[in-house]
Amino acid sequence: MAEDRTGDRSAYHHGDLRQALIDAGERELTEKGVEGFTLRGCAKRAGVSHAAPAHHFGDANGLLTALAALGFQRFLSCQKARQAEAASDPRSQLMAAGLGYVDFALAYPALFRLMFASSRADFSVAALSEAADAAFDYLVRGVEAIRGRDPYRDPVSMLDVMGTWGTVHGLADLMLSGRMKPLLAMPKAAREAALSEIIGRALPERADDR
Amino acid sequence: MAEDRTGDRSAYHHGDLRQALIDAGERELTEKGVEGFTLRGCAKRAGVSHAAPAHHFGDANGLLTALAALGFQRFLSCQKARQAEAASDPRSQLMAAGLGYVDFALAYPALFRLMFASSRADFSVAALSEAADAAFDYLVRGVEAIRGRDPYRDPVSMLDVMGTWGTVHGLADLMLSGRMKPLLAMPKAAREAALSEIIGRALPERADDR
DNA sequence: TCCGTCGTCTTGACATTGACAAGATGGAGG
DNA sequence: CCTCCATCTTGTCAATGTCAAGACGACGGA
Repeated sequence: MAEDRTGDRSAYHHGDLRQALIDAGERELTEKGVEGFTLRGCAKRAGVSHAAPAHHFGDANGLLTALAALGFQRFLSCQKARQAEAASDPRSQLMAAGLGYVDFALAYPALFRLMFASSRADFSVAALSEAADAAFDYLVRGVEAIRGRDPYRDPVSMLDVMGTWGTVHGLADLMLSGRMKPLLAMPKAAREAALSEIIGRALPERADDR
Repeated sequence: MAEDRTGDRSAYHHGDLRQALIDAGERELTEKGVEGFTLRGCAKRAGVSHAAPAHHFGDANGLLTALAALGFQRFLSCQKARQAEAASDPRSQLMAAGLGYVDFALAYPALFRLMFASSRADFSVAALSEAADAAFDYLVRGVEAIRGRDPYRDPVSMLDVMGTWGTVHGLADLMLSGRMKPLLAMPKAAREAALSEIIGRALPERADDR
């Protein structure tokens, strides 16, 4: 193992080809989308031979799986970034997470598609399943903070999780597809207000007072 | 033009290769998904040479575009099938359409992905854009029936359209992905009740009484 | 009835891609 | 200094999408 060294090691023994391929892979993904993604394109971007990626990721889906795992981490960051600017009450926090969810989808559409609508990322790989589970858990805890009950133990609260997730995910997915033109055409402030209004209907209220 | 004739015309001049390729394409799509779809595979299923499809659909995306258009028609059929079994009041009808939306996604997952999460279907083709617009229109009219206002002219009602669509779409998409395990694990009746509960929160109420 | 036209379908070819095998390179540890 | 072996390269093959050229045969006109 060559440890992490950033300098270009010229020619053989790149130094940190794994990370370089992930960076190249994300550019490839951003520019060509999941469906236009090629392993050889990534290798070219990283300046290595076409077969080099195999030694680090096995096959093309292996690299995509690593990218999806990275995506889930960034996904959570987007949610937390919104929450940092929001009021601290549980409901405002969950609402902010929802807006962050949409932020992520619009900022990284190809990554979003890879994570939620592709069969190429392999969720049986621990790094990915754990990242995805962490994102789900974060939502569950957000609902728990409002409901006061652990959704894993309280089926009614788990339905709130499903409802919140479904609503936010659907809005994000359709906006990313260019559908939802009325929403996309709005200026930012109005769009956020509209999203908040819609998401708010899906969020649970305080305790059991629904 | 050979008109429509169903008998096998043996060898050259298939008779209705276009339709045969659409049927073959749907099988290919069902078995391999959008990402595993190959034009040559479709040709083989239809019993013609690998280049035959080009004369009817141009390229691979052309066939996928035709399949997506067909998908949107079936999509509407699924919604109407549910509505035929539901109460006739506008709210029950829109709710039923939502359940039909989910039915479609679960029954034809590859088609759903092609229609909503792929860049391979070309929405600039009239046959597809019209089919997609018809499906959107159907939703708009469903909301209109509840609100009493034309969402195309009333922005507030259009937000109801977005909310309803987003919620139903998100639930369908996530269930199709195998996420939403708590929902998927439920027996059918309970699942439908849960879906109805969630969708109900997104649907508009009678007139302006929100 | 015969023949030419044109849409339909086939064969053949080529570039691209994913994947595999075998070999070259050079850092690390003995 | 020398060997090991992970890393990376080159070479190759099958599969695929697409294009070009030609074979086929239904149709309409003479």
